Amino acid sequence: MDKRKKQSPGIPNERREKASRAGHQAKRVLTRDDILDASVRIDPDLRRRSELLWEDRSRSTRGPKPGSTPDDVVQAAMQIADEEGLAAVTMHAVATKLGFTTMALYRYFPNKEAFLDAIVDAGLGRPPRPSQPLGNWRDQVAHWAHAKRAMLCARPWLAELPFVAAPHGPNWLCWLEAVIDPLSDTGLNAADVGEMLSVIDGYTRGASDTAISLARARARGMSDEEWVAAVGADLGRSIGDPRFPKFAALLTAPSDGQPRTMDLSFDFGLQRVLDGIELYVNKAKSAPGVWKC
Amino acid sequence: MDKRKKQSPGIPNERREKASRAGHQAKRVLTRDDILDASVRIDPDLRRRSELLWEDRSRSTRGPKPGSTPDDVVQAAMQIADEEGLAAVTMHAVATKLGFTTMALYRYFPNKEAFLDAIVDAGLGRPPRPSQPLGNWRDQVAHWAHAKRAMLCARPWLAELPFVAAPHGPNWLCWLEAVIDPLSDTGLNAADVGEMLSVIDGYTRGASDTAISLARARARGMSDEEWVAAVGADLGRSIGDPRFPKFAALLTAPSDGQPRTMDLSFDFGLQRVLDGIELYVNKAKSAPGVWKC
DNA sequence: TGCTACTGTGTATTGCATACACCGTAAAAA
DNA sequence: TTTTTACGGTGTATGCAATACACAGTAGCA
Repeated sequence: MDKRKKQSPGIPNERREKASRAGHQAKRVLTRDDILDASVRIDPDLRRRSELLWEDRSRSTRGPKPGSTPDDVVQAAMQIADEEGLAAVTMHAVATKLGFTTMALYRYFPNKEAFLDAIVDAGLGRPPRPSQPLGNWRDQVAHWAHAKRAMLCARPWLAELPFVAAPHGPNWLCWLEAVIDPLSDTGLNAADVGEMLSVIDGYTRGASDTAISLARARARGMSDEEWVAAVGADLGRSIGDPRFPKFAALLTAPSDGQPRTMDLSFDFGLQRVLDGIELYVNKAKSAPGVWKC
Repeated sequence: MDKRKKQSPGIPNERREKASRAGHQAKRVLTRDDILDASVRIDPDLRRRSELLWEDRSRSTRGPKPGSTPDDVVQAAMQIADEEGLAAVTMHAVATKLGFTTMALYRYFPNKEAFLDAIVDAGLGRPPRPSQPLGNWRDQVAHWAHAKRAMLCARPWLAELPFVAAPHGPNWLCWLEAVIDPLSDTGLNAADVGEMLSVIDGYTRGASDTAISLARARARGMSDEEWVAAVGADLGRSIGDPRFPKFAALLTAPSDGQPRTMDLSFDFGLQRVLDGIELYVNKAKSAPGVWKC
């Protein structure tokens, strides 16, 4: 089903042929056509999932009108996930919420996997615009990182799915798009901006895990104290265990001043990462010819 | 079942009482007893899972000897996960591999959740000792980060489960333990070592996602080219899409020199993060009184 | 006025986790 | 030794989730 071939929008065939004719000699620039050429190799199932995320699902005119849009269905699923966790998102539960039978959902998504793809992308949402313009690239990147972390904590069920598994939907790209601008303001070249993108994104995702864990516990009705006790109980097993002398020492070390909160801790780490990036930026500026540091 | 109360090993009750008597006045130091006190609040189910990871499961002498050890069972499950993915790890599959009926497994683990806890911790394994002693803390930390990433890629099914969900087992702690030593060599105080620990661990986990995704694809029999095509197809949709001008520009920018491999890219980012940490270390050394940078 | 693509229904199948009742075993208690 | 009893493992049954398949109603289009 759904066999209407979509022509690459806005890109005439002529250019495609030209790119092919150019051959491999000077192919330094990736084009949309390269990607389309490669896409024939993709597992049809995966390609289908990707298409479902990106295609505009314009109805064909025949037959009765659908009772909902795919987006309605996804919204219903997200609401269930928010309220009762990802495990509660069964085809039956979503269908019931919409007043459908279970099988009706398969008119909207071919299987649950594709459905989840859509739920995840919707869950990512769009990065917020900063309320007032932030001056330098550093503050902007930091703002982005905090926003992404907040988003992950707001929907902790996102972390129950592997993040980088293909396919990536539009919102996933939106988040990346939003941080490129400030990163470009550093004056780095494209390749380095790409590297910094993955540094920031990597840190943000990885360093959000603890907060996500707490958020998930909250969503499951656990109190903060209970979560702290549960995590602390595991970590505390290091105390007195000969396998973990250093960790135990760290855990029991007297703290000067009050302990940093989780949010401050994230920001502290973020500042270190930004320091590292800034250092590179300055080096690159002062010695523009020298790469591969 | 399993009601034998384990006394905190090696810590006499006397000390526990003393700690209680000390009251809250000067409680800057976390003790094992604090943690034990808090642990009564934990959801019994969670506590049970944690205990199963940490307890030494000494058999009581009665009845027939078990045909396997819990470790055997976990090993069998890991082998299935390695060969056929996490989804193939069903109670039935594991039992069959061991020559048991499905229900026999429930003599080893009360439910699949607890079983998975054990599988994950076993999957993490132990951090490798560096073959030759590495000089400075920087190289040691870098070595650790690469090792952790390699571990995650070797068992990509680990990433199919939420990482930070309680409970944490011994191997999880082992990985942390291993990086504290080099971090302590920086001369930072305990609190800051803790911060740096989460910076490094956060970056390592988050920035490994792409490689994990590739590893998972490989495990599913996908060729590298196919994976690149699949990911590239999604990213390539940015080209010509007005929502992603900067990302598209990044993607299609001419690259000087050959593109960095994924491994080099991870290391490049790691060096930035280490730069940031080093900067802080130097600052802290030169101005030992000034915190909260 | 049908034709036909398309929407939603109802039923059946399959695979999985797991509750429960049961049997034999071997160390502990008598 | 004999008896007791906790424990290892079996077999059957239940409930839930995803989903295949056949069917019924609907509404543009020829």
